[in-house]
Amino acid sequence: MHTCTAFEAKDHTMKLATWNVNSLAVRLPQVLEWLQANPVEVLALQELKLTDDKFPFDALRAAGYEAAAFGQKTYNGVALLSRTPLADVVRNIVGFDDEHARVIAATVAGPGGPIRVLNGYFVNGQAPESDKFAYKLKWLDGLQAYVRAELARQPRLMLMGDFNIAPEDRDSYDPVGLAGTIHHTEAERAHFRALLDLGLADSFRLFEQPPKSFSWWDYRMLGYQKNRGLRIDHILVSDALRPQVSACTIDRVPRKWDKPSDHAPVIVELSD
DNA sequence: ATGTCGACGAATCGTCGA
Repeated sequence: MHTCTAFEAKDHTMKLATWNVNSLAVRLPQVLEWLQANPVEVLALQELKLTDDKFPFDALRAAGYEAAAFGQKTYNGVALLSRTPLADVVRNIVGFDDEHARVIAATVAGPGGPIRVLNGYFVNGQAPESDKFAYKLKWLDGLQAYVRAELARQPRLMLMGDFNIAPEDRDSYDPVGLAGTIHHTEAERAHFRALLDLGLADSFRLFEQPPKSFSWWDYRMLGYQKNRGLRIDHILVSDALRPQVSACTIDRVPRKWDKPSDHAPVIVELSD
């Protein structure tokens, strides 16, 4: 397909990231500042809380990113930003009728071939006994079927976003006290493992990580200052991509800024 | 359980969702 030169080889690493920004209208300046310091090729955003007519396409284009948005008023909303073209953009979970804007997918160029990127804002679920929790489990069923079908179509796949699931005890600041509560239930964790069983790996756990690594901290009760957090933002990579994953980190820097999102970005690096 | 946010509607705070 192409000749290989030393110059070209330099381009063969790629970073992608996911960040729940908790209102893009509020956080756009922080997104732009973060991208300037972290010029990732692809950024998946969640909780835009705005409609597509209010999406800041121009400001992002000026920063070097094209965008595909799937927003809604007040709640939810996801987008993919990319330095290179986004192809085959699909909104929502194909085969699952959802009133919420929670999933957007696109294909991007990557090292060694195109990559299908799925960006999800998973249902929160509030509490195990609530109607919202029942919706969460149905939504996860729908997502699982969708990811299975997508993997069959494009084995080089990444699923990232705010999963609203702490997959294991070590992903919670208080696994005993919070056992069985939202983000920690066995039903949610079984769904997470079912996604892995499709042929996906939690890229963060492919590497040695500091203990008590979290991606979300409650605004209340000095959650961040006390590191009372959860690791609920994830980047899953398919078996076909896994050999190319060279790093995965959580960037806590923007969580320390004024008026931060309650979530921190998670970054994955792919190499040749 | 909640000391924080953010959006919204019809207020200048209450409510919802996270």
